[in-house]
Amino acid sequence: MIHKQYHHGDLKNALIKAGTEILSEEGVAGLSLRKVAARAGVSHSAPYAHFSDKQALIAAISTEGFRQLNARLSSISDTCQAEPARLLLEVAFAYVQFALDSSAFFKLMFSGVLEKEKDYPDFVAISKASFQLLVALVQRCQQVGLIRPGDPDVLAVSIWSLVHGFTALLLERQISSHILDRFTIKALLCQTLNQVVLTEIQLAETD
Amino acid sequence: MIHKQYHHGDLKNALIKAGTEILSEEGVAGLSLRKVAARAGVSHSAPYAHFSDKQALIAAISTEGFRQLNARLSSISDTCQAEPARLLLEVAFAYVQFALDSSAFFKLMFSGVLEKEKDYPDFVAISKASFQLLVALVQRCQQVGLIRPGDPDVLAVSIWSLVHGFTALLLERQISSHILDRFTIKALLCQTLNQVVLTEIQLAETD
DNA sequence: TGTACATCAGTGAACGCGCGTTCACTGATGTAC
DNA sequence: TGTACATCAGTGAACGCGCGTTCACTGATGTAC
Repeated sequence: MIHKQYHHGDLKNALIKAGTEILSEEGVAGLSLRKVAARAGVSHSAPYAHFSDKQALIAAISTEGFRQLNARLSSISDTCQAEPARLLLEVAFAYVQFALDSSAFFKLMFSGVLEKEKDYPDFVAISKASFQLLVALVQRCQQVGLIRPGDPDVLAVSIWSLVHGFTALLLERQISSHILDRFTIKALLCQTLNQVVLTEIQLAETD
Repeated sequence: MIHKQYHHGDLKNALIKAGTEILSEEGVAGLSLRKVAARAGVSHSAPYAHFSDKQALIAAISTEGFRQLNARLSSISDTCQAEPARLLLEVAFAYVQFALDSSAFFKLMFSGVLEKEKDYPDFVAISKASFQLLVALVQRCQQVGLIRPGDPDVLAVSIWSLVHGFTALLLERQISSHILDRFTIKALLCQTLNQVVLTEIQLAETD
């Protein structure tokens, strides 16, 4: 497959990959169909064989973003054998880290660029899966008395709000440097999580 | 001032006003210098007499957004004589309401559309003022034992994160309708705030 | 195995569009004398 | 009060740009016989 072929073979995935690269290099504003096609080494009208329009490609890229986020979060859920308190902190921190090092992805996923989400079932499914991952974590925390009893869905919304808001404010540089100078991001996140938790989460020495 | 004049008189403010109107009707994506100029009844190059470029106009519109947000929040702080618990809920709810009924404003202010915020001192000042408003509220809550002791700046970050995250998720329709069907937004917000508070906030019957 | 043909996944020219910005200009205003 | 003139805040033509999308096309592939 070294020489150029007329038929690409897996252009659809190649376009998604090219799109995520452009996204991370130039941000949402730089993401155009024509650039994506060029990056995939294909004419600017080729994408229309695989995506009905630009929104459809954006939906696919957003979906890929959720896939990556979910992968990070569940790899921590799986490998981290620690007690739920630690797990909660680590999962939340992974969320923040994802937003920081894939910020264009994060903005694409959570800034309403995708207009009719309902039209893209893969997107809906994977973003629901993210939430379910959190609900499971909340339940585990409730079992050990870390989080107060109550509807896990509602509690998951609260915790997600907390972590998502912290992340969004951080990303938009709304948290004043006066505060960021005094604490590491992980320490701030830990203090923030301690607001909602029944027994205090301690930072590890390595944090 | 009925007939058209060559010199507008207050074009700068007229442009900001036209900009906020276009923003609310067509969203961030529809906000172009040319449309703003047309709406203000002026040629498309006239804005350059008042703003060095598009970013400068966006900065002015964002600043106006913060002005409106601050006005709403502080009018509640001022008129609401209730106890701090109630005040906290009402201020948070006003934040959510602002985001819902001025969603384009909210997105403009908090979605990184403005690129070099540091270049716009008015913008920096007013967004700091927003935060100070919240810090003062936190201190008042601490005085009556509603919020645990600790650095008010850090606690304000936590609470802002919580409310901002809830708002952002709501705005981006990330909170599943299954949950929204069962609770009003205010009830959900109240439950969320109760996570961070030492004595439970009650919804009023009228809520 | 060889051939005819339908199907699929590409190409590249063309469309019309709106955009930000610049520039030479001009009409209105205010000030100095 | 009248006039000359500098300054200011507009105008409108023009620039080049990249965009999403369409369309007639063509090269490659696979299948039926």
